[in-house]
Amino acid sequence: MEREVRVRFAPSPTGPLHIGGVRTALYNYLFARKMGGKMLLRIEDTDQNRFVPGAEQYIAESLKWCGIELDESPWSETPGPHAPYRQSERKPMYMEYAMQLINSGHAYYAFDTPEELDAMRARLTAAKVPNPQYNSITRTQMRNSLTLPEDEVKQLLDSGSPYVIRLKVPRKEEVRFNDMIRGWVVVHSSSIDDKVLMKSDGMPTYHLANIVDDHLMEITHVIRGEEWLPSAPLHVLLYRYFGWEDTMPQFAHLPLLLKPDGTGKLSKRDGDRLGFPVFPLEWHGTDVETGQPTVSSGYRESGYLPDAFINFLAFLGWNPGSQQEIFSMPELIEAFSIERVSKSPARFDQNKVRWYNEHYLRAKPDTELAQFLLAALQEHNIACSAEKAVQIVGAMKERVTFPQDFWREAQYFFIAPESYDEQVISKKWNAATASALLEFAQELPAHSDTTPEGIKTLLTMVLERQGVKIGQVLQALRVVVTGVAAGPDLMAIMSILGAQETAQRITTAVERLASKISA
RNA sequence: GGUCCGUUCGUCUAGGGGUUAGGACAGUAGAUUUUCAUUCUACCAACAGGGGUUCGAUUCCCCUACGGACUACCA
Repeated sequence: MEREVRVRFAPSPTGPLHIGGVRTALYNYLFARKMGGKMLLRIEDTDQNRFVPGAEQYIAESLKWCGIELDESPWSETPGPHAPYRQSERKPMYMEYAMQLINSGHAYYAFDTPEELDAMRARLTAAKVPNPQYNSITRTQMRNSLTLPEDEVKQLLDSGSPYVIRLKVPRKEEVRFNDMIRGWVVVHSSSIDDKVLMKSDGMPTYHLANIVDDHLMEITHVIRGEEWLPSAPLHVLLYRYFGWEDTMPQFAHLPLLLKPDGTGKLSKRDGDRLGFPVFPLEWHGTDVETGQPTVSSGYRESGYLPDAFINFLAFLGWNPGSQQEIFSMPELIEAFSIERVSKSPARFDQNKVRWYNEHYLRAKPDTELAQFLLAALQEHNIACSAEKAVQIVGAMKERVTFPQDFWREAQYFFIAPESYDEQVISKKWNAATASALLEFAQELPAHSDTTPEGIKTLLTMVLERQGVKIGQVLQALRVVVTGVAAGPDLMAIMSILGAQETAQRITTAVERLASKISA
């Protein structure tokens, strides 16, 4: 019988989730939904030293913002069939499994102190050993249950001496697995070291906990970052020694996300260095060295729409094979397949995310966009009707990238200009223009038709009477009304502003600019 | 150093033994627009190098170069 597809996203709560992690979660989610399976989240918090308060909530909030839904997680209202979903809460069960390996001869106790380990590595390095590690050769010279007499081991254990449990990796054996993205990967066991399975603090390492939990949680596909590829053979060995090979999940190692500049994988530090977010949400942390509070910017706070962010992220390392660029989440699910994930790493493209954002912003109905403007206006204590806000965003939407641009670039709809674009004034302001515009302003309030067309009719009429061409005064009129040289259709602006306000602004400006008239 | 992974326009990528090597973003130019933008059109621009295999290789194989990941009682 076909097993139900079950995938997991397994972050550790050591800080904010960065976009690479979000992409991993996204691909897991798309795959699960596409296959009609389940998506679960497990918190990998086996390293108590690296625990960061707030990180777990951050992960939850990030995924929620992205629209990545979880079928099973530590935050579900109902516990879920494999609860708990935090490894720290599963602690008691790991030792049992480690013992299973000890009993079957695939693992052993090691009593070496950190100093002894360092000394061993130093010795091997000095001897120019190509690959210094705790392995089938070196373990014969270390203090472990393989070299020590049985009664001494027992005595050490009984006396509570600190110890770890290590995997006994075979000396020469080929370990292979078929990666869904990379095909067959073959590694010789001699290059794998005797990894620690249980730490001296009684917690399992990632390697043990990961395999035990994936097995218990009936995970069918492990989709994770490429940084895990080197340890995948070790995991295969673990499945084998536990006798779980027949239900071992299929692996898919995702290509890395690279820094936009230079080389290397994108790291948490790159964000502020490059002036664009690497985190989905803003993060308030502390600098590890100075202890000072730090703020890292997030896509959400920067004005990115979740749909745009997700669409962009999905295309970083995957493509549908068609020429379609715009995909909603349901469309992504429909089109997604692991086979179409590329092998090579992808670099960030800030222009592309912006483009996606502009696209998604323009696709939104004006009534929805108006909410962004209305919210900003409320912050500034400016009253505005919903209808007016809809009109304004309708006029502005073709020229903004972020929702906050509406307020930033449309302030003149609410606040009369205090200054006027210098360049336009010095070029276009003259006596003829001033008198024509003044006449226009005088007649405007009595003009009945204040639609953009109606206003244009009046303006044309006045200008004809004055013998001035429209092209000569329009830029000046725009600056006089808005203060700036760029913006949407001027007739629409004046229409939204209303006849009174427009006329007022023109008269004020004519007075203020009297001295600027060039002869 | 060792092990593993990768390499098509500036970027994200399609393609695949015979193609004018396609698209998108960015860039440039033009058209539209009373401004800026939008929109439209055009242009620019790539198979890392060397060997094989083959009638033919960007595509398959090998080597080199370059890049990256991993190499902890971190995940």
